[in-house]
Amino acid sequence: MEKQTITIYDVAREAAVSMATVSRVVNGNPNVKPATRKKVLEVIDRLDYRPNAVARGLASKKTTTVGVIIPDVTNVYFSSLARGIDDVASMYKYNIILANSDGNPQKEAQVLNTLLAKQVDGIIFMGNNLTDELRAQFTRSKTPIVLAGSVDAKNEVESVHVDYVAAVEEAVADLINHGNKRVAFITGPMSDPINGEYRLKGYKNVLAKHGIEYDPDLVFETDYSYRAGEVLWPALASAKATAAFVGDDELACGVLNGAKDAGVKVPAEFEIITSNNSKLTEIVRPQLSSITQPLYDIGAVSMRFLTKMMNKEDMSSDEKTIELPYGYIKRASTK
Amino acid sequence: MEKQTITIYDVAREAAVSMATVSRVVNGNPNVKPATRKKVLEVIDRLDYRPNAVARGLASKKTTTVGVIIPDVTNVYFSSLARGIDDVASMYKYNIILANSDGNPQKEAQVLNTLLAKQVDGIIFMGNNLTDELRAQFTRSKTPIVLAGSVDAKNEVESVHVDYVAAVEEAVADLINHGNKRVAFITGPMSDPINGEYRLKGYKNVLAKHGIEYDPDLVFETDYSYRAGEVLWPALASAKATAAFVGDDELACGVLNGAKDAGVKVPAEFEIITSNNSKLTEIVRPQLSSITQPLYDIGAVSMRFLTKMMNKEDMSSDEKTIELPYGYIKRASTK
DNA sequence: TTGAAAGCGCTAACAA
DNA sequence: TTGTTAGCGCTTTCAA
Repeated sequence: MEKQTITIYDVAREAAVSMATVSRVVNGNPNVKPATRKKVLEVIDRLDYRPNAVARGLASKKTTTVGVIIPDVTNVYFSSLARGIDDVASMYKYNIILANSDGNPQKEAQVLNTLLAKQVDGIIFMGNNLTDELRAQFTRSKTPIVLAGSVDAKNEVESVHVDYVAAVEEAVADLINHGNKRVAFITGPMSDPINGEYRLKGYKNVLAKHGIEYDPDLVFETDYSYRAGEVLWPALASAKATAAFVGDDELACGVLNGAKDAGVKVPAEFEIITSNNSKLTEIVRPQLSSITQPLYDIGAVSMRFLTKMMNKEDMSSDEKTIELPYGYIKRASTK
Repeated sequence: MEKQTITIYDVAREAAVSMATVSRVVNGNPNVKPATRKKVLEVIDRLDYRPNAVARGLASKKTTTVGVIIPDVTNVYFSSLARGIDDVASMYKYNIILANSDGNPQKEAQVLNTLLAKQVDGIIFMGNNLTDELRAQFTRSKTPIVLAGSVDAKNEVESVHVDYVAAVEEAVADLINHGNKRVAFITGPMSDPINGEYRLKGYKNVLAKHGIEYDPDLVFETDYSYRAGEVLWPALASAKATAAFVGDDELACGVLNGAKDAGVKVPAEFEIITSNNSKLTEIVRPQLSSITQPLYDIGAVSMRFLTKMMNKEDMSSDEKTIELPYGYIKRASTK
């Protein structure tokens, strides 16, 4: 395959300089006489020369590409993060190799391997559950890694996300202040520490603070899907829930529509607060009140964080985990 | 950065063979005595050797990575395609470098350049409008390229998508058969040939077939956003439209909610058909009738197509453009 | 079946 | 300021 024909050597010959000099002007090395630089640039332009990044990568041991492991691009939560990542990546002249893992530990491990084989300069990992094995692989490899919008329960790997505990506390407190004594807690798999650890803790915290006893019957562990929420109403009704905190927007839309279809008035008879403030929250009626997370920024900050690690910048002032501020937006699904 | 420490040379020494032999077993070359292979494999395992893909790429002139240019990962239409692409890519041992372009010709050209510099084996392009300049760059480069869910108005670049003309014809015919004489045509930028050329043609075709005169006042060119649709109702009302074909789901949700908020009964007083059958169509009420496009498959087929081109497989039986079947699903937004 | 050796296109000392 | 010269880690003839 005769893809790349002209090399740095051709340019050197044409410009009557050494390849070292060509390399210098290509890399913006100041130690080149302006006249020489001009001449070389002219030849580069004429020959339409384009440096071979693979050769460069081999010689310099830097590929200017980072690996991004994502459960599913199709999920807005993650694609928002990914967009933030890509934007600051290209700002710093990096490209991203994106790989879907479906949150499957086996795929994650396998993908990590090929990413390392491709000599990526760094890795951003998104995933619901960081297994011990993967964490071990991460620490073993010398490649810098940052978790975006994901947490490491053992807090060994750097990560950026919001304070899930506090966010849930605020949301549920709001619900309780509206007079709800029985607030349901609806999330995806508890194996994800964001749910099983942080959010649940926040939920229990507020309950305790308001002297309400924790009732496991009000905790609903499902998967992150519209359908799962839609069929939940009967269970919610029999648990006598009058409000719900929901950990995912699609799920929340399902809960909302399921309730509405059953003739329940939202928010008069049932209040809902969701978690990601995606477009969905504004498209359904009533629009959903939601915790807001700066997803794009989480991705962006993760990537920025990674560049620091890759450049071995001074990071003494940085914490291992960066917490970005969450917010709350009241819409029509709460009183 | 001491990322990769052990090389093929270390393995060779440890196994007391030449690096050529190690290379052979790594690459599954059959010309290796089973005993030798076993010995080498054992050393590879013990040393935890992982072939350096960059060096391999330089020597073999193959990187097993393909570039994917996408307007915005955050958009479900494109992320669905991307998911299909990545799945079959990994099936064929390729990785994808994903780059967002925002459909901006300048970014597209720039991204294409860095992709080529990185020696990708192929490129998949998604974009609303293939400029002449970009098409020229595509044809000039020797790298195989296919357009996914996008079209080349001049039909010079290979692509896979559905038959937009026929899809719109079917949708609008349905609306007309319900007695609608004034069907609005609402899409994104007409600069996208999918809208300005194919869909519009389909729209005009059915109108003509049913003896209805084409009225430019019924054509609404907006951008692909919920908000754009939401504010459209007054204009639709004054154009006396009683139904609408919409080219994008978010846009359609906006139109729907805008109409509902104005007290219009859907579908009794106004019918809507949208185009992408994304989750949104099932989340809004009434649920939206929609043309269905096999987005995931379009991505998957594009990638498969690309692998054929990259392997220089015999493609004499393949057309330059592959059309996948579209469908139609009736929901509650039409009579 | 195996090995020797010449690159792949570039960076990075080191000299000059 | 510029050039020479080793590599970077692997694939791939060509011989043996």
